Amino acid sequence: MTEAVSRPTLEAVAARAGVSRATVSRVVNGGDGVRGPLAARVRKAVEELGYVPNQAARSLVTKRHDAVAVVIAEPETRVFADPFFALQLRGISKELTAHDNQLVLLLIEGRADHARVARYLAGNHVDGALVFSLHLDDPLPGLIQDAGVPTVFGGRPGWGQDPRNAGPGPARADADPGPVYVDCDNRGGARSAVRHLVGLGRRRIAHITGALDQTSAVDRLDGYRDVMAEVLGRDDPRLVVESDFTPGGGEDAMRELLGRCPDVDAVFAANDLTALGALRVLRAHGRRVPEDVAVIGFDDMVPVTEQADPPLTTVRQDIEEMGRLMARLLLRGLSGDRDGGGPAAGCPDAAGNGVILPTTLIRRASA
Amino acid sequence: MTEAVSRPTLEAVAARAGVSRATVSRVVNGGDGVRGPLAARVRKAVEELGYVPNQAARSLVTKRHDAVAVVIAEPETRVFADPFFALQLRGISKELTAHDNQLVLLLIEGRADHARVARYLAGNHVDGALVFSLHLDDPLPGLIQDAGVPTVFGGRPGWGQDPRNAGPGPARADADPGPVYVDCDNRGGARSAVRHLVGLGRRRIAHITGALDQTSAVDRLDGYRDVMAEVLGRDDPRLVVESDFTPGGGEDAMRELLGRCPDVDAVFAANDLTALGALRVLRAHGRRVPEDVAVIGFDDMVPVTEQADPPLTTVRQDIEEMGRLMARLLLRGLSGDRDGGGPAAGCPDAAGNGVILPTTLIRRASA
DNA sequence: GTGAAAGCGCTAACAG
DNA sequence: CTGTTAGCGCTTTCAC
Repeated sequence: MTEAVSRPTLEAVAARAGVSRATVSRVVNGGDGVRGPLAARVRKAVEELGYVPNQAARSLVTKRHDAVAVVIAEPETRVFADPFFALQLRGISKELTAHDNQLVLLLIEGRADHARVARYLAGNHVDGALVFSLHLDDPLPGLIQDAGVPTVFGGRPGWGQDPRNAGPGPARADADPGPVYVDCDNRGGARSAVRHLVGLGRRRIAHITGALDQTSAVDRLDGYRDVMAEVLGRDDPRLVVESDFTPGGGEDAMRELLGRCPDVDAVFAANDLTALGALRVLRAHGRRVPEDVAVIGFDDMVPVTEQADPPLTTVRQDIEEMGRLMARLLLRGLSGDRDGGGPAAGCPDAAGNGVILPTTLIRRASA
Repeated sequence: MTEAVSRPTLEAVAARAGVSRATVSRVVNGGDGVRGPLAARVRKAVEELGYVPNQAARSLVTKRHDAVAVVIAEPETRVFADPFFALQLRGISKELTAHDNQLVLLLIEGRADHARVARYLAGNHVDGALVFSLHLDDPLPGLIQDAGVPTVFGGRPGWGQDPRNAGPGPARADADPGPVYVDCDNRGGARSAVRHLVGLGRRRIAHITGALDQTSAVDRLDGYRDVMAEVLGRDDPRLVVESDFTPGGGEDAMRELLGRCPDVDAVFAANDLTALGALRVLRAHGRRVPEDVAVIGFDDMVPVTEQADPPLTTVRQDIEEMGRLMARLLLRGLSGDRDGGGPAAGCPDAAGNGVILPTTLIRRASA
């Protein structure tokens, strides 16, 4: 743990190159309007001295930080049990890195952390924020609004005025643009899963929901209901069990389901982890998958789905791409900066202020 | 994505409270030596204006950033498949938060990223760094050394001069202290696992290693060999298969093992994920676990071990605590800052510059 | 094109 | 105890 060395300053580089600080600054920041040979001399001096600009000093004058906060508002352990979060981070990291931005990670573990995060965001330490895993009653959106930090949400926020989630619609450019977010087509994905089960000839199709205080869970439930109502013309409430996106929750739900409807012949689980729990209970009860009961998950966490027994049919969403897209949207908004118009304006695939990524059904053995 | 508002400055607070900037600064930074009523007036002004200090300006003069970089040098997908990384991050985050430090996440995906990270670290943007997942040939340690950033490593670095990993020994205070790191007792944990298998009456005990370019894998292998040599008086090389910490790798290794030694009666896998793969192959080959073959993992990733079939006996390490400890060590070193002495000096549980956390054998059904 | 000068918002001596 | 005074290292008008 060596002592931090004091780095050379602009001044030093200027002296060595025999120019003024201003010139060095210009060269370091792209070199516009500095003649070739001079610029070369400066670059040489920079090289020799190992000069690295002091970001604090720079930020002080530019008011930019080239840093983005990633806020993960998941007090529970769930985030840590499934790789969702890591994949999302990876996508974000790649995109930020490509634009020379830093990633400041803000984990919210408990109630008290909200204030801390809000303070940080308000402190003008970052140029923007990427926020995940919002629950319906989360105070964060309000705090962020107050802080006035440009923000992109991961997953449709619950308070947005546009509950449509199934496809692009004409966006009214004049209204309050509402929150900017990136999500996958939860509702459409759920529909395709249930339709697939229907196509398999299944009729008593159950749904194990996710945590219903999150829009992703609600949207998937809606998709399930869409198909049950439209295609089968019925929507038996006994076939829906509320759960929480965890394997344990999936087990409990599956047991409940087996009790309620012993003749269930298919299960659409709100995510892969839940499906895993269901699979285990089905096996314990001697039901064969998919012969007796077909099972479909959601997410396609490859290590989970491929290693499941039997390998899990699921609805895939490109999580890493979602992360990347969130970062891109934020960065674009930051550079655009015409504060009147919505920042996602001109963005392809945008439905209103949300960008909805498509999902794909991945067929494996379980359905 | 609202426009960032321009925040009030110290100046503004000073004016409103009718004092000088210096006084406000004092109050904001702990309020030492400011009389009660005055301080109260300042605090009121701060409150009313919603003043938040500008960290950039502060850093510029204090040369502190209250920020720590977390570098994850795992180009592969492995980190994202197991929750190890997330747990570690959580521990770090908690500790940093408690000390009002920010966490800057630096993910290394490819070769080019090393330079970027090195530049960032050298740029004096953070007070210290926490570095993970080092492989033997990693250029990072050198780069970090050059950057002169106080650093604590997660896992014993390969080039450290103290390969002992099995317990505390007298540390020589005068020599080059070497890298500071936190690790679990990989070797001791491996020993306890193998001893447990021996105690079960098993004799043909195999080991599926981790990626041997990481010290954790090497240390676990050493622990295995210790017991095989000491207790059983032999060390059959055919019983050791090199693998890579992944479930897929575990499957391949188990197949290989079954081919080499069909009469194997126990497997100690380098981690839980590997054990999972082994379990699957054993089942496919009709071997009962634990009756025919006992299986032990390492890590105790609860979602993995408890959901395994059968539930996995394993060696538990407290990953979150490791993260927390790394952060604590770094922060302590930063505040101590007597640059001669080793920064971990005076730290309990320290063997040399490494802190080794104990492991526990968790008995479940698989062994 | 290039340099000189004026701060960005804050802390840390140093006076008073 | 409190205020005054210098900068921290950089960017950015503004002259030249």
